Amino acid sequence: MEENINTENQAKRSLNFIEQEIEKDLKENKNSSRVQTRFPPEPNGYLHIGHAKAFCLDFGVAEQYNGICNLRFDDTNPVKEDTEYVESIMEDIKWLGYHWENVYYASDYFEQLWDFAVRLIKEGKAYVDEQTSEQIAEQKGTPTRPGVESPYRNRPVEENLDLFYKMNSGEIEEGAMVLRAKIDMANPNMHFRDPIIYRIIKHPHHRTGTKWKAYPMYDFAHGQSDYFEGVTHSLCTLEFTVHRPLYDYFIDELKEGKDLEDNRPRQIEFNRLNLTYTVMSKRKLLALVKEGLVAGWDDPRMPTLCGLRRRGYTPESIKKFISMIGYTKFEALNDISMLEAACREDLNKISTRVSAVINPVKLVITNYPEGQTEELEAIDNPEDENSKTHTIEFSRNLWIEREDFMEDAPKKYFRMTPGQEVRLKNAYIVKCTGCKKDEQGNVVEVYCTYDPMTRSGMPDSARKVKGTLHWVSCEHSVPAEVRLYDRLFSVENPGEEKDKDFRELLNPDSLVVLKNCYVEKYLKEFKPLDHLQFQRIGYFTLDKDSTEDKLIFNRTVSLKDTWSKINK
RNA sequence: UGGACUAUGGUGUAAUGGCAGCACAACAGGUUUUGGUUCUGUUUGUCCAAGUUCGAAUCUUGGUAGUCCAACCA
Repeated sequence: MEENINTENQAKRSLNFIEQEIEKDLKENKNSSRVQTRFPPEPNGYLHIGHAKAFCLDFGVAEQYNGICNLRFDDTNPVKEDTEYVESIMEDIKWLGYHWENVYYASDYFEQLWDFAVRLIKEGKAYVDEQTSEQIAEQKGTPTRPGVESPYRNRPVEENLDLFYKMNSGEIEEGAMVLRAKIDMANPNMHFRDPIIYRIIKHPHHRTGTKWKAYPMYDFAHGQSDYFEGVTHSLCTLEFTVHRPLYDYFIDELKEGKDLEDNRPRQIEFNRLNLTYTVMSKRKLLALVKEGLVAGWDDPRMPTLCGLRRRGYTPESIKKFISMIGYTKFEALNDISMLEAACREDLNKISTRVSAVINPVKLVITNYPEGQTEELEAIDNPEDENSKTHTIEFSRNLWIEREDFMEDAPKKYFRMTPGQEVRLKNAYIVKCTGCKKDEQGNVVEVYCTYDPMTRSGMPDSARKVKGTLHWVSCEHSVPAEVRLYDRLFSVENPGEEKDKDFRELLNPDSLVVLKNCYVEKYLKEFKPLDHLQFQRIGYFTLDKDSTEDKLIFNRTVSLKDTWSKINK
């Protein structure tokens, strides 16, 4: 009995600190034991895997505690935002398999936020400041020195109201005035030193057009939006920890004691995702796209979700990775090999095994009749019990990997070398007899003889041979282009090199295009984003730019160390 | 003498006062018609110092180190 309980406990994943906090709140009947979260991206760029960490949590805990999760676009800065981003964000969330209860926009609340601001002005808790941003910054003080009060701080309420309306009517220039909350210029928390809550922006908004000229700042929009929607747990990354007192302050003001104290959203912070060799900053990713340093947001080297998708990463592998790294309050740097491992685990289960020769040399089977062709059977995926099979053509002239032949081979070399037997995958055992070289000494053809009794399935095929080679028939194969991707950045932690321009950290070899490749005909039947495993090379995905006569493959991830080991 | 937050193998994370475990990585071996997969094994850890306690990764105090905060960004 006791053992049963123990195994049950072990099988149950231990709760992360956020889930523990939520369960505590549920136990204390906070928010009537309701759980509601939100994923609040700003529509100013494409979602990357760091966002996936955030929304897997937002949608995940909502589902786990029978609550709901809304998608809310934090669109309070029209200069940077666009509907293109709104659409891509929704597409990427759906791709990961999550669904939102409602789609909201911070701009839905502009009216309510305005009224709240007006109320604060009337209560003497906000004022219009006409100083320049430099003056305001100067007065703010430093973390070690208290700030000083603005000369406009004690302006009469009527004047404040009049100017605030003018800020929104278009008659005041951008930058000429801001609305500030009157709190405490000496507070050790910088965010309490009379934070700016409204500024003038004349750039049209992607949803509200030119209706508004004064826009609320993040701190004056986010918490209130959570409160308006009935969010119970507002999960965000660690850098917002210092904002939390202000988040609570504005909600306190907004509530006016109308609600019970335990009926309010609560902000909980977790560590953001950092990946080795990867830049996650939206600003830098935007620069990569804008400056043409990558082909677009969905360039397969990008850490964006659409980039990973095009590269061949599956939603399952990304979710697996997110669950592997967990949520803590420690500023971690996650090794990209964990993401790759999660991806291999999934792709190994689902991808079709096919042959591709990416650095070809011709192999001639000298005792195989010229002009003869055989059809052989190849299993699609040995990891799948119910796997189908497909047909591959065999003939006298084959392409094999150049690396699979060596004239003077070391002892542990189990591939093709004169006098040694190897198996051709799904076909015959052959014995290498020699090679032909050009004047420079480069191998141009390799020769072997085959044993007709060793065809796969025949009795003699049970003979043990050390090496197995992949191959394609020259006559029956299809030319292809293969893109091998490496890390976009050459340093392990590009985020740490703060004094350097991130462009200098780019890896010039991050994309290698191999044009002289051959793949089996079967691959013509595949569609973009189908998952393939090239025998002994890695996992690949057919690119969206492929055409009927030009197949392009993106390497999703290498087989576990194989390719680099073989080519050492 | 600013404040807030954090510290467990190489990396990421469990253990919530009671045998420091898992994953990734690395290494060694078995199976294998992929040098893949799979299976087995090995190596490596509680930042430091005091205290409380029968017992401390966990609680207390003091150090040390790191992250964040001085945008009319979010």
